[in-house]
Amino acid sequence: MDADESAARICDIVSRIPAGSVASYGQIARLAGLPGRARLVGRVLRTTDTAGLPWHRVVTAQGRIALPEGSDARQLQCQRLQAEGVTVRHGRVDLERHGWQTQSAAPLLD
DNA sequence: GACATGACATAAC
DNA sequence: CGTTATGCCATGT
Repeated sequence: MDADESAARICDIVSRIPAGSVASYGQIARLAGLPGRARLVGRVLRTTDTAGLPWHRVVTAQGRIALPEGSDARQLQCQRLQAEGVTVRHGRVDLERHGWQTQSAAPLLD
């Protein structure tokens, strides 16, 4: 599979994250059928046009916001998350509470 | 083509 | 809470 297809699958998974939940980069990579390629997820979110995508529901495996402190994008992410009922404190969210619980641990594909 | 970098993860200490 | 090491790979220099 090429980079475009990978990006497409990643975007597909991100678009399926339910409001009020968050998913980690590695989790998204796994669900996209790309285990171990968490960095690719980050790269896609940085390059691809994220308009229309719930990119703000993507955080690190520790539930922390991956964007640099003080950046406007980070502020926007926190704002959007809290607007969905996700509690953000000190740039972190409680994964036990808001982590995206998928039924199957295996890739989520059509 | 070698090298550094990054919206990362996991493990070990 | 922290740091270090290792795996990962597309991009930019």
